[in-house]
Amino acid sequence: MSELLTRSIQDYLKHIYELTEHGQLASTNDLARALQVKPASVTGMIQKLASDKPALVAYQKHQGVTLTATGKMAALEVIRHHRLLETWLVQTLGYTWDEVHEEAERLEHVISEEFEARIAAALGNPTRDPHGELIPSEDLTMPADESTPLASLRPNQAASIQRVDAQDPDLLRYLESLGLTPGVEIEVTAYSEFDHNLTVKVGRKSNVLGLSITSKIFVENGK
Amino acid sequence: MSELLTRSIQDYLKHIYELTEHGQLASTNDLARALQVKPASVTGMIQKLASDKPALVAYQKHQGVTLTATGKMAALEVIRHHRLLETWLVQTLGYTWDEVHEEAERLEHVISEEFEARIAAALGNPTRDPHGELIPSEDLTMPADESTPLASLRPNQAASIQRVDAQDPDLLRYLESLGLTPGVEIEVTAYSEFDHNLTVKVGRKSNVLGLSITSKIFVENGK
DNA sequence: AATCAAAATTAGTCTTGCCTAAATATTGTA
DNA sequence: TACAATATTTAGGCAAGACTAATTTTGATT
Repeated sequence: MSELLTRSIQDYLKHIYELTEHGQLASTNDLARALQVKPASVTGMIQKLASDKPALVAYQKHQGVTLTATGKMAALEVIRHHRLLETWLVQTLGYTWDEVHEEAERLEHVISEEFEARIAAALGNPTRDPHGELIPSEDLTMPADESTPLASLRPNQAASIQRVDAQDPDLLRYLESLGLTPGVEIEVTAYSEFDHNLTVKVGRKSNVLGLSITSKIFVENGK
Repeated sequence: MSELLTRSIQDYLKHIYELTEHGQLASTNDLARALQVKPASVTGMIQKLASDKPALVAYQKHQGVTLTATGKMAALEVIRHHRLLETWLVQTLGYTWDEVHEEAERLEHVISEEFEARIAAALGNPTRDPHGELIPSEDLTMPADESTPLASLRPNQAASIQRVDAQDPDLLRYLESLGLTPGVEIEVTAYSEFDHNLTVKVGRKSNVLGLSITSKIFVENGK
């Protein structure tokens, strides 16, 4: 019984990982929103995962959940699958970064370890996916992320884009049209303290970006 | 409701297609064996598929089932996925023909039409998979198969192997070790009418093959 | 401390797809 | 033509994972 991670369980673990990545507890409501499911369903599943042996999540009523070590490994496995698949869809089948999420979402649950190993090798064991997200290593360790949100930069600070934390195809296409993709060098030239808009220079063009965008772009090596 | 073909339904349709490919009716028992499920479960599913609107199977109690036009399209779609996937696993990820079945079996249910189109294009729209099985065309037509079982050949008849109707990895590796793979030219040099063994020459080697093997190898262009 | 809204949980249902056991139908053979 | 063997169907259940409605807990505010 302890060895069967259903698709549904894998999805729960993946989203709990993402919601607790920085030490928080994941709330029932947040999980319900992420999983597109009603809160009551989340409570039910959470309780099952907590009472599994070995437990996959640690849970106290009304307090939220986190992953156990076992649950975290399982989550990282799914995330590794997802990010390798995205990378591979882009590199070998010509998908664009706005098209890969949904496909990877379905494939991530069904590929074998053999398949994972083969695409990882074929891609040269990449460490980031097409959005710049870090790919958990083969031993299921998540590499450290040094980046900060673009939103935290202020005028005269320069940086390079590391990753874009978004899946919405429309948003991704918009960002691409502005040249805001991983690896690109940018510089902040203005900040509006009322709406938190940033003016960001990419190459010779500048754009004013709202917080809902600047909080999803992560940069590094600012100066 | 009529648009949701679950994994389980796809498997039923695929196996019904295979069991009825040459005009037969598929029996409850045969289906149960193919699907690794109890006969009672087959009856239940069959009845549901027959009463769907539009019906996916045609069914009369105690008589067995066949596919309706709708069911046949759905089955061919799954089979096209499977065979394209097998081809692509072999050609781009270095899988061998004995390793692909299981992986394709899981992937076939989750890939998008977009994905199907991309791998078909990347492979140059192949018409046969690594076992030589015909791949349904994009418009869901199964090409005509002209081949006959190797078992039907007699001494002094030569032919070329078109396809091998087997998934068992051990058997596939064995056949490969004998050089009995699609495209290979063979010649029958002896027949034993009691056990139906055939002696088959491949290149400069000969092997005696039993009916359980010769009935799974299909050849063409005998003379 | 009392109140109240938001968040979470419980209780009870539903659907899908499988199972076993028991009943019934069909078939082949004597 | 009848009976045994085989096939099929019915009946009743179970597990997963979702839902709705009702209830409880929490915690923020007075």
